[in-house]
Parts: sequence; structure tokens; C-alpha cells
Amino acid sequence: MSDSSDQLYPMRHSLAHIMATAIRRLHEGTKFGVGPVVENGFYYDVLLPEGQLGEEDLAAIEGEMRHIITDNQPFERFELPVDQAIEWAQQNGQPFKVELLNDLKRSGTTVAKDLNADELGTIAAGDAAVENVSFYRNGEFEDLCRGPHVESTGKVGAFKLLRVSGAYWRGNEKNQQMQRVYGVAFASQEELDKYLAMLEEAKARDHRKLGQELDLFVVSDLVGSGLPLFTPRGTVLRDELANFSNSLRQAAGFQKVWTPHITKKDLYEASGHWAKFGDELFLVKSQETSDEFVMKPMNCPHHTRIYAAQPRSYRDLPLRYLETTTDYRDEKTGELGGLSRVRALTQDDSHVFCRQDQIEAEIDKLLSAADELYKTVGMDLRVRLSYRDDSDAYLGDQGLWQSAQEQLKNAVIKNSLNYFEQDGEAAFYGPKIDFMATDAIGREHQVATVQLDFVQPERFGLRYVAEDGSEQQPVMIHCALLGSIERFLSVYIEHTAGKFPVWVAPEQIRLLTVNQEEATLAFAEKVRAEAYKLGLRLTVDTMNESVGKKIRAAEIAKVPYAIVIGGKEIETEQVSPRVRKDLVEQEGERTLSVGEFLQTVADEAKSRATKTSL
RNA sequence: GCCACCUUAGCUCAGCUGGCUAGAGCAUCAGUUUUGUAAACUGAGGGUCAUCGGUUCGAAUCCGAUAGGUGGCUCCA
Repeated sequence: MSDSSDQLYPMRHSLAHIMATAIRRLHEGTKFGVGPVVENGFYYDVLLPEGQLGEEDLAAIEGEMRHIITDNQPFERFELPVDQAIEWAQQNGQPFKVELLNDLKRSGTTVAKDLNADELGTIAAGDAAVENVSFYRNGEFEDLCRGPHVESTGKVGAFKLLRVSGAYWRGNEKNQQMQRVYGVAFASQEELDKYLAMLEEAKARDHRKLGQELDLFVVSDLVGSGLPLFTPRGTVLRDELANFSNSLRQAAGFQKVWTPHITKKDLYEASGHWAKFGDELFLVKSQETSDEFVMKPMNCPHHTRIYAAQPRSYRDLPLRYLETTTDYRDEKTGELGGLSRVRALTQDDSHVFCRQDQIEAEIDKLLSAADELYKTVGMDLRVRLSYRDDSDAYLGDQGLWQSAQEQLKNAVIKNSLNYFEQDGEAAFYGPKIDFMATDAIGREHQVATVQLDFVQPERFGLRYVAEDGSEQQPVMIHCALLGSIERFLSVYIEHTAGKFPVWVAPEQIRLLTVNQEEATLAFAEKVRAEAYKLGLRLTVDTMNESVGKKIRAAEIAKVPYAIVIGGKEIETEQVSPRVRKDLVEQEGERTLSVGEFLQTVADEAKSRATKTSL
């Protein structure tokens, strides 16, 4: 999100040009697309005259860039009338620039509807009047560009090219695919190193890596891609998180419901989802009847059926349904990855059916539930108010949209949440509040969502009888606090680096026996039985290995508490738990009775503490 | 779906420009050891080098297709 007032902007912008200069030196006849500044760096979209760039080409490009930087070529600005600029682009064999310039000439902007905001400022070459178009020249390279640039190629700070990938021209998949070469850049080498270290840290906490190391989930080619299987440990995480999310809403008056995982496609034809998402639904054919089923991709249409099963009075509202359940979406294969994008996703889904005058109070409850959940997991929240834009991709009356968007905003302001507003991010049936959570290494992820919906009540003909006896249409509020549990887990595993607080830790306590003598095993068993009564997850390592090795194994498994059990413990009935470092606030020896220890851990789990109270 | 890259034992990885029976560490199993706060010792098992096809006297190595993965693009109820 750099803007041109940012001092890094000209630097990164110039690096994009230097990179283009280098690529053109190495590959005569390269066609250039756009070369904007993005978060942490820059890229340029290019099309080589023949062949493709691979990662191994990056070093050569970087080398050439360093030559250009050493040459310290000044950046010179000059202007051309737009028609001459188009001629320039044609003569230089730059069809993409020709297209941009033609747009510029026609509409005063090169911004296509499908270009994102980051690209917006960087390719718009001229001023609104569009008589003259500005160019920059460095050495032998000239490029259409609004600037600003640094003075000369020597003043660009520290950079590194990271990767090359495919990207569609102007972000439209119907267009030709170009190659996007990415680099990161900072004012100093230290900052660059810091950023690269952060990337390393992110790699070290990658949930796919930790998922395997900590034995949380597995994938199988026989089951299919995008269909992770959860181990006993991973299932504890899922259950604990889902239970927490559910309990927060049950406290706010939500009731659990259950719906089947397949349904006739008629349900989605009625809801409007078939028309919009039909090709992403899994089809299931009955061999007994002519019924065509689909795997449910969402739960709201089902919940409307429960609502509609009886006549409802204004007195019944709000009705609040809660269901943590798995939905199935046939995502394009290239979009699948780890747990963040799967084909079987579990939503902690809920729907409120309420009167218009109850919207704000209901949203208020959901916002405070979300707030508590994210406080507990230790992530900062900010919310995005996602509104519609002027396109026709949305269903429902314009006036209703207007009113809905205002009510969402009111509730957000009332909760004094940190928010921003964005057009074009709404669901097709209504505006929404999206929650963005910041993780331990500063990355922001979209998590929870609260969505208003005037469309489905209309489509399903939902009604209630008002005080005056008239029939009214209820409003639906969709809400998932975690979003998809799989996706949330991908974020949460990386946020915690696998060091889960006691309440979610798959294994809370591990006993390590010093030997395999009968008395030792009996004592361990006694502790295990007591822990079980307190609802604690405790395991016993009785392996015939050295204590050192067993400690190491417990450390690697990131178990919060490890306790060595031997003659000393048996005799005194006291234990000296070894506490995982991140849980400790004060260093020190801790020795206490078994009962006291277990009770303390049980209390920590119950209160969802993130530090030990030992 | 598109582009680039990747796929060698359960895991992490060696294996050079094609050439002995494809190796190591960890993990697993067996034996010895009965262990006190981050790795005891010895041995064994474990591979159709992702799959299928091609080039070659000869393929883990080169070429093609397929599957899976990674990073992006597009999409995201």
C-alpha cells in the first residue's frame, strides 16, 4: 500500500524500470506491460520474444540491474503528445503500451475495471487532460511513466528479485498471460535483510510444515487434493476452536441445528447460488430415483427451510441458528493449497433471522463475540466494511443495499472497532463486515465475517406476522467467527508457530518415566487417571530411552508441560514440571503436589490463559 | 483453468556433464542398557528414484504426457 508520498515509492518505481532495462538488454524484443510498485517492492509484467523466464534467470537479471545501478544513469523526464506517444509505442514494438495509451486517449485513464488499486496510480501516465503523456528515460531505455523516480539509477537502496510467475494482462484471464517478475526493495540492506528474515520465519512456521511435524493433518493422493485428513491431534485443535466459537454464540442466544450434507439442486436454484456458483458444486446422482443432488457448498438455504417450517411471529424473532459443519466446493485445482483453500471446508456458520429494527442489536452481539474470540487467540482485529459497487453482479433492491450498508456501519462505530470501507467487496446478496486479523509476524488475514442479507429472505419468501397482523419479511444475518476452521487453523498454526496455549494444545501434559519399573508405571498411571477426571489431555512416555531424549521429544512436540517421573516423585508425590518457554513469565524452579499441579493446568485451560500461572 | 519451478526410504536430504548392487541422518523394529531435564550403544528392515511412454548399448539423470506439490495470475457464497 505504498503511495507516492512514501519515500520508498520512487525508489521501488525506479527499480521496476531498471529491471525492465536489464530484461530488455538480455532479451531484445521483450514486450512490456505494467510495472507498478507494490507492498514491499515492485514488479514488471513482461513478454519475452521467445521462451519463458525461469527462476534461474533471476540472477542474470539482477546482475544486469547492478551494472545499470553502477552506471548511475540519470532519470530524465520528457513529454510527448498522446498521438506521438502511441507512435513511439508502435515503433518500439510495445503493443501493450499502445493499448494503454489508446485507453488514455479515449477516457483519460488507463485503469481498466479489472485493474486493482495498486496498479491504478502507476500506469496512468498523464494528467486528467491527457494531451501530453510523460515518459522517463534512463540510459538507452525509455518508458511510458508518470513517475516519480529517484534522481539516477544509483540511488535505489537494497533490492532482491524473488520470483517469476504468470499474470494475465490487465488481470483478466481471457487476456494473454505475461510473466511477472517480482522484487522486494528497501532503503537499506538492513531493512531488506530484516524483511528476508521475516520471510524465512514465515517459512519456518508454514502450517503445512508444522502440520506434518506436529502430526496435525495429512494429505493422501488417494483421497484427493484439497481434502486434508485430520489426525487425533489436529482434531483436538478443530474441536477446541469450534467449541469456543460455538459457546460464544450460544451465550448470545444461538441454538445448534443440523442439516444434511447433500441436497437437491432445487434448493440452490431457489437461492440463486446455482446460477452464480453452479460449476463449483459437486454433483451427486441418485441411483434409485431421478433426483440430482449436490454437496452443500453453504448452509444458509438449509437454515431458511427450518425457519420457514412454521409460521413465525414477531415475538419469535430473533431466531438464531448455529451449525458448525462441512461444506464442499469444487475449487479450481490451481487455487488449492494447504489448509487455506480446501474443497471440504468446515464453517462455524450461523444465521440470525430478525426484524429490521433488531439488526443493530444482533450485529452488536456478533461483533463483541468476534472481538472476544480474537482477543483470546491474541490477534489484533480491524474490520472492513465491504460494500457493493456499481456493477450488476449483485442481487436485490438498491434501496435495501443502501440501508443495510448504513446499519452495518453504525454497529461497527458503536463497537468502536478499527474499520475501513471498500466498495466492490460485498457478497452478491448483501454487504458485509470482514474481519482482518494480524498474526504474530505482522501478516494480515481475512477471518471472520458478518453479512447482511435481504436477498435470500425474499427469494425464499420468508415471512413473519408483525404486531399489527401484517406479513413482514425478516432480515438474515450470516456470521462465521472463525470463517472456515481449516483456513483459520492455517492462520492460527502460523500465528502460534505450533506453540498452542494450554486450552487448545493437543497434548497438554506429558509424563516421562525415568525407567520402566512397575512402581514408576503405576505412579504415572495414577497421575494420568487424575488428569483424565479433570478433562486434561495427558500422555505418558514409557519408552526405553534416556530421559534426555524423552525431554527433547517433548520439546519438539511443543508440549506445554513435561514432567519427569522417577523415584523422587513417587516418594514425595511432588512434581517439578518443565514449562514450555513461551508460557513462562518468571523463570524459576517449580515444585508442587500432583493435585495442585493438575488443578492449576485445568484452570488455565478453562480460562484459556496464554501464560502459565505456575 | 493459466504460467514458472519441484517430486529419490515414513521425514530431511546426497547422488556432478547418462555408466558398478541408489546412499546418509532422523524415525521404525530387534538386542544390549534401566536411564534424572534437549539426542546411550550395536544391528536389521525399509526404494518399480511420482506414474506412463520415448531416446540410448545403458536412464534417478535426457525428452514427452499424466498425477501431486510450491509460488503467482484468475476466482473466492
